[in-house]
Amino acid sequence: MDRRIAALRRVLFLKDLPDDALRVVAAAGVERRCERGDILLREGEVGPGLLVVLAGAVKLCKWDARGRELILGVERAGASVGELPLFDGGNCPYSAEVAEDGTLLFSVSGERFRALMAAHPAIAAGAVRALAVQNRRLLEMLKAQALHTVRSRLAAYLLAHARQHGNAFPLPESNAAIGSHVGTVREVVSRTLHALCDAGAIRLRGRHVTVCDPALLARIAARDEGA
Amino acid sequence: MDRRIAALRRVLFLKDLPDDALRVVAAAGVERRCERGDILLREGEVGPGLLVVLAGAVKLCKWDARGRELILGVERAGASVGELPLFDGGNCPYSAEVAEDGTLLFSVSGERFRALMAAHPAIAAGAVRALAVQNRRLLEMLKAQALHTVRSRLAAYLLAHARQHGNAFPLPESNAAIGSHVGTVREVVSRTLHALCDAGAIRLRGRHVTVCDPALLARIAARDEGA
DNA sequence: CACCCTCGATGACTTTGGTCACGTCGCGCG
DNA sequence: CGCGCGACGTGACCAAAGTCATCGAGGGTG
Repeated sequence: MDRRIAALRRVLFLKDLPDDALRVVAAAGVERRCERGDILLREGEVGPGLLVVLAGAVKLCKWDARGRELILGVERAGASVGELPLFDGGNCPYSAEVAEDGTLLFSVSGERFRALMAAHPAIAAGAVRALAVQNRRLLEMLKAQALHTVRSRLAAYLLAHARQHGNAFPLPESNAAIGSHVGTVREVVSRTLHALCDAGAIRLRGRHVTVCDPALLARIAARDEGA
Repeated sequence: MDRRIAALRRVLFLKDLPDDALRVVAAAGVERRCERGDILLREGEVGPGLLVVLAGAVKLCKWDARGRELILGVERAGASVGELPLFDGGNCPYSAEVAEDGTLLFSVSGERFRALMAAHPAIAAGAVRALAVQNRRLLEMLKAQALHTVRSRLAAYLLAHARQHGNAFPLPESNAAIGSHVGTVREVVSRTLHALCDAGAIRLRGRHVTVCDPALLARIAARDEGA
């Protein structure tokens, strides 16, 4: 129960709720343990209500007709999943798949959540901020997809990771997964990593990356031309 | 003044305001006439407050380092422009440029708008819906950019236009502008239009398009393979 | 009318990225 | 140990799309 409340307090559109209201939410839902590969949402279907990740990870993605995958994000403890239907009543705009064994979810039905939202205007205020942030993220991704090369997007991916984990780190995912993130396929990730290496922006030893020229990497990520 | 109120009533996050509040907003801002090419927002700068289009058209876009343009949307009478900064306090996520001579805008300062939002919870509720809708649009655009070909995106563009204007229409923009919409350049638009023609999905006479096989066009827009 | 300017079409070429096919390595397991 | 499986790397190839250069058709203007 405490874990639930702690997680809810990290959800952008719930964190401003008073304690007692949070406790009501925490009591209104159920927990659920899932295994890697479980499908939580399927694009186009009606939403299952509010889903909050208590532990583990959930991958949000879209698939094209031939099975190629685009990862929109990976949500971990304290994030909500697929909340859009709660706010506008539409269907799920993307699919969600459990990414780690033993992932723990907390879920509240759509009706209950809507009642709660009616009772607490703070939720709407928080939702506005949360949606605005998501909007910005999507705009950046869209720009990158439409106007940047794979090379540039991969550089941005590495930079983002370096910002969190320092300039030396092992690649956190398989090449195939990285490909889904940056919008390409596994072979091209492999090649492009080596190209960044040749360009002198990073060093590679096996799966271990060292960003040796962050400025160069940033330049590759931002614009596209020279070097 | 009446025109202002009529326009405000069409803005997704203001339409639910009571009459008197709307009248306060209408009185709180100023009008402004602009010419084609005027820049209203510049990506990364601080927002100018609430902007509502009263007449004419405004283009929302991003530019890459080499000047290539990605059009995110075109807003006409009754739409607001660049409202994201109002909701999360950040900077403009994209640029906005006046697309027609004699475009008429109504603007309210950010402070005034924020005060209004604090006084009227209906605004937040409406904003949630408006942002959710935008979110969905962006997700679709992102999917199309990442997973669809130019051919497919152009087919979708034509279909969308056909849905509004019937199966026969003149192309509404220059090839360059269409290119910015679907994420490519003028030459490729030209070629791909002719390719769709060869495939039998549309007929072309000059700039006049007739969708002669909507089902085929839809298939091209949705998946990508055969035909 | 002559001049420019914009826009569209189109051919030739290059680059980028996706696809296919294979070989390798590491690892878990029967 | 030997086998299969999954992940990586890589070369060869191909397709999609961007670039460059050129031409021609309006359309407005001095």
